Amino acid sequence: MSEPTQNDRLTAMVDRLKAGEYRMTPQRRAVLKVLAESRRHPTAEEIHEVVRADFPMTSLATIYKTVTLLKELGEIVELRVAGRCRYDGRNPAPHSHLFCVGCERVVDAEVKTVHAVTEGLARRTGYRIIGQRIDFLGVCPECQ
Amino acid sequence: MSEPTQNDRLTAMVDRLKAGEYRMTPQRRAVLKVLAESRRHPTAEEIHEVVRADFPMTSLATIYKTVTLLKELGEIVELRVAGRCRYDGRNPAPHSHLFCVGCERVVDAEVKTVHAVTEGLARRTGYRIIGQRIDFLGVCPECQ
DNA sequence: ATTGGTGCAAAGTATTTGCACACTT
DNA sequence: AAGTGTGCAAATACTTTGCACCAAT
Repeated sequence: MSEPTQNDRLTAMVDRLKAGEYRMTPQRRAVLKVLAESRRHPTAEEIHEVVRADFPMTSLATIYKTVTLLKELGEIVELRVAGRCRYDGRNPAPHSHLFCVGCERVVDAEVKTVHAVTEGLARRTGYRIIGQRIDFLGVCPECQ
Repeated sequence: MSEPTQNDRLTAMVDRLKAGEYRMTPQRRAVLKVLAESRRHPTAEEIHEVVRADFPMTSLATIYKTVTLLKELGEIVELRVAGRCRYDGRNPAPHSHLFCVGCERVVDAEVKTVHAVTEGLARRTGYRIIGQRIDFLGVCPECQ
């Protein structure tokens, strides 16, 4: 059970914002909740729809402002898939994704060698590696 | 010397278009040339500027139409960096990139284990893997 | 002669920003 | 009370598309 639960993530993000001089509004909390819970790597639009169920007045601009903030704080990861941004708030640590060109769903991919690869690359190139984006494109079993 | 030369790439792309029912216009050839030769992973805008040196009438729309075509044919790879698309025509085989957050340049990264990682992932998940995007973010030696 | 390619301009998308007001602290 | 966050609308940035004309085959 080393993986953090959804609730841990929500709490972590809330605490992180409170630690800064950031305010906790109902809309913002709702966005955090979606990001902490969703396994779908939702787009801004998708987050908006879910949040709207509870807070119908919420604007898309607010979603964007919130994800931009969380991105800067390193609490969520942005990935671009098929021309749009998707957000991963469940696991802010670097990891890789598996994207199905059929259903367009994104799931996390376990690649144990990422760390080793990054280290080797840094050694060979002299770059200071600060992040990686390792996404695989494929067709999931159901779509085949 | 197993790596293809720029000229090989240009010829390969030209041949590929001719093999289809595609026409070879001066503008199109100029775009192919930039893609075959540039190590900069140029944006559409950057390709446009270079092509314009020889063919000042060339429109940005033509650049986009050509890269879209080449992308569909699998002759070039599109990568999104910092919100814009860049194109890699020198090496259409899957490989990874190193992006410097300082100078925004992109270079190819040699990662020998990619194939092994992909294979393992396919075996474990049941996905048919048809592509990968392995990009590293870092600070190059000069920018550090 | 055909019909695909080009340039132009307009339309689309996705995301960001300015501003007045509301709400958290 | 102070000042951040919000919603709205406009702006921005990038890419795509429609159309009439041009040119490669």
